[in-house]
Amino acid sequence: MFVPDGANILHADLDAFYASVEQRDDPRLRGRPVIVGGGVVLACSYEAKRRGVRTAMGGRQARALCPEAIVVPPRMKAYAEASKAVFAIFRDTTPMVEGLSIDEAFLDVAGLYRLEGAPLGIARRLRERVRAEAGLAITVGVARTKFLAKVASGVAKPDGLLVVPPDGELTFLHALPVQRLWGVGVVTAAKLHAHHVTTVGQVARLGEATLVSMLGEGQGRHLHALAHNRDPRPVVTGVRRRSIGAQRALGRGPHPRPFQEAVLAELTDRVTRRMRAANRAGRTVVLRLRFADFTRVTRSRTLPRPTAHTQTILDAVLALHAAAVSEIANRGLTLVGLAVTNLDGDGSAQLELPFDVTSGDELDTALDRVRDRFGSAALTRASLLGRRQGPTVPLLPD
DNA sequence: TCTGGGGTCCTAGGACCC
DNA sequence: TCTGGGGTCCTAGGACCC
Repeated sequence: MFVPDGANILHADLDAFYASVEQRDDPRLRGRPVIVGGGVVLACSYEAKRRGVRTAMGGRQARALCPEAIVVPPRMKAYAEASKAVFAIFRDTTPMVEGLSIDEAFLDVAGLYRLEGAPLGIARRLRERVRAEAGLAITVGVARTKFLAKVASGVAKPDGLLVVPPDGELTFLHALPVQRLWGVGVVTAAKLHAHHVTTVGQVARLGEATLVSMLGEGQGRHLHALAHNRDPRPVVTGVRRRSIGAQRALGRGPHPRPFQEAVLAELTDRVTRRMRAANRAGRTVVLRLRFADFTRVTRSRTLPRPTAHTQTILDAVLALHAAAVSEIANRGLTLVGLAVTNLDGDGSAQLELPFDVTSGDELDTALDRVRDRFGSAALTRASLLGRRQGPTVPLLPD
């Protein structure tokens, strides 16, 4: 039996990923608070979380909260390998896998009823396999939409499984605090709190116009949709990276200019190697700087054509740096970084939407549907192509 | 208390074009 | 002399995520 509008989307999220890999590989760490990373907490085990340690917390504060914690340096290679093994299990479960980061992914299992049964059973077996074959705990949320599946896994952590049935969506969602909404961080939460809005249910009762006036067009519409559990985005495979970058924290200065340039050269070398390994080239070079007061600044430059050539990109980086030197001088540089964006090769395939456009009104309707299905980022390109090409709206997938 | 290293997406203004 | 509307691309900044 196929249930087109059932809870068919899984969000699978490895628990305390880096720390779990460390505990898996070193039995002495099991059952004990583990912190990965020294200067700042990259990840911590649930034993450490119970003591108040959090990701991105300063190392000193973390050790004060949890003096008996074992601090280990990160082993990025081990995490990448563990991630590969887990993603192989995902893809063995269904071809419809959309990776979100090194430790989480969406899986669309709508097409598997005949062979594998209902999503609940699939999710249970997935959790068992990841534990048995990769030695890691994973939490799975199951729902009708991506957004709700992700919320469900967040609520079910750690080592949990939660299915939100289609007839229980709003009951589940509206009781949650606003911070659970995707895209609500500290700034947006503070704005909402200032209007005495603390739960998703209260957001849902506000109305779109009110939300737009509080948060702006984009955020307002986005939150209004999520609070009513409207998220029509499909699980998409083959999403390509849009930028490749590297950065390094320098600590408090002084950092002489030749040292800054040497660091930038090393970062450029790292980035361009990765670009060539991935067979990508990019056109826009972004220089990123951070200062002692934690303010940030970016400077960018777009080249005439895409490249992954180290010297070409380094020349651009150093030119941007040279132009910013006087600005840098008195602010206390604490971080330099670069990113290459505008990567080529995106969206070479086109996707026909199942409707025709023959008038301006129909085009507007079509664009709304594009926005609903693929997000507003797709809109610029869809708009252009729709106007140029007439009867249908071909869409470049992200 | 002090804040890493990777990313994504959105907004807004200006130059430029038709 | 004064002047519109619609569009692209680029740059910079900001919020957010893991």
